[in-house]
Amino acid sequence: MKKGPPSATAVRILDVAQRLTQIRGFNAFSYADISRELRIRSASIHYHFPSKAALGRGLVARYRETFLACLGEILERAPRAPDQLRLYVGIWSGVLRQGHRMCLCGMMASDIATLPKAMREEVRRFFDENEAWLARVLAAGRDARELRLSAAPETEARLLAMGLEGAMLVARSYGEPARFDEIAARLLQVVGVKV
Amino acid sequence: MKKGPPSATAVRILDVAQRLTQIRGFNAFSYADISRELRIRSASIHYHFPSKAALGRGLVARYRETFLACLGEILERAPRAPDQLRLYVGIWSGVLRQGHRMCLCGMMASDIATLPKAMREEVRRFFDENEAWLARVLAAGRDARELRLSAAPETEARLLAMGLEGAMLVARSYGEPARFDEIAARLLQVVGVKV
DNA sequence: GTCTATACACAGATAGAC
DNA sequence: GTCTATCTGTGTATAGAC
Repeated sequence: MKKGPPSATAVRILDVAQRLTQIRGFNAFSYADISRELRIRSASIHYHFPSKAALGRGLVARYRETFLACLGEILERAPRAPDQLRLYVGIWSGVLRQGHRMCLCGMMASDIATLPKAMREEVRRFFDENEAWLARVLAAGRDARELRLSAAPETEARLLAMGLEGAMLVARSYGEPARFDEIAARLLQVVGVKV
Repeated sequence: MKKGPPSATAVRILDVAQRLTQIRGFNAFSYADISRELRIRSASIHYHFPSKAALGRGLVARYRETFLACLGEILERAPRAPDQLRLYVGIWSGVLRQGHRMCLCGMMASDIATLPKAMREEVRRFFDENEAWLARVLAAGRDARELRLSAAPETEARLLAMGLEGAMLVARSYGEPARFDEIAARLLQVVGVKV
């Protein structure tokens, strides 16, 4: 059931599809859009991803893996929980500024009712992993007296994860990333990060 | 520039279109979907709403008005800020339980890049009004010593508004309204509401 | 792997009869 | 106001040549 490494073209297709999904939504772009941008025919895209559902699965799977790798890097680069959380928020702030994108899975979540079952599960898995990572960071920070939590780490993790998704969603509709930063900073305050 | 009262059919069209938007998204339903449900031809829908953009504008405008009226009712029914905030959160919790819907404007926000300009402005106006109402309630509650704020009322208002949108988005993707309730309660705690 | 050509369904929209 | 009929564009997807 494991796939080989994706070809260079498959990667370029995923890159374009990911950007379009993050900006317009998974149901709001077509093979023709990718086709135009990559100067290959839509039939060629079908060669790499036989159906749009397959493309969607590839999209979320890769996003999940990439993101999880980023979270791992954060742990290596910053030893203290407050810094780890600032870097975490910084990722999303960067996404938002990178051409008014929003979290791929946040976009997928809004289309959840129209997605094939396999994709829904991948989207939830992304949220699960995010929350688990945050909960670990929060618990460690609390134990090290670097953070001050008012609730269970799991609850605070969800507060951050969901709060940041909402902040992205709304800030992006204004085209004002600063709106995100304001609320992200406030959310960090809530778990005891100085800002 | 003012329109007359919408006909009974127009109202039924808006009702169906609103539900479909809240569940699937504005770009993920068609005149044919409404047509099937109301047992009228799609040409008849075009009579009431010449274009989908017009339907969209009608949708957001009505939603904004209805919601603002609800907020007014809350102020009449509950004099204390903590109760007002609980009722506010209760509205969203109800939406989520009412057939896995989410905030109409939250859904529109995720499709923002594909919406006509007039619709975008209406969506932002909805968020503006929400934040303004929350900020007033929060400031009044703080002055009456019913709430404890750690930041400006406007900031806390955005925290709540954006946080609740995100909580709806994510909780709905799990089909678990309880996920929303958990974070909503935590958000209320942050502004000093006992839960 | 990429192409041309094409199938088929559905989208939003309009004309004109009733 | 609602209908039938129709137009035109676009969507995903496939067959088969190169």
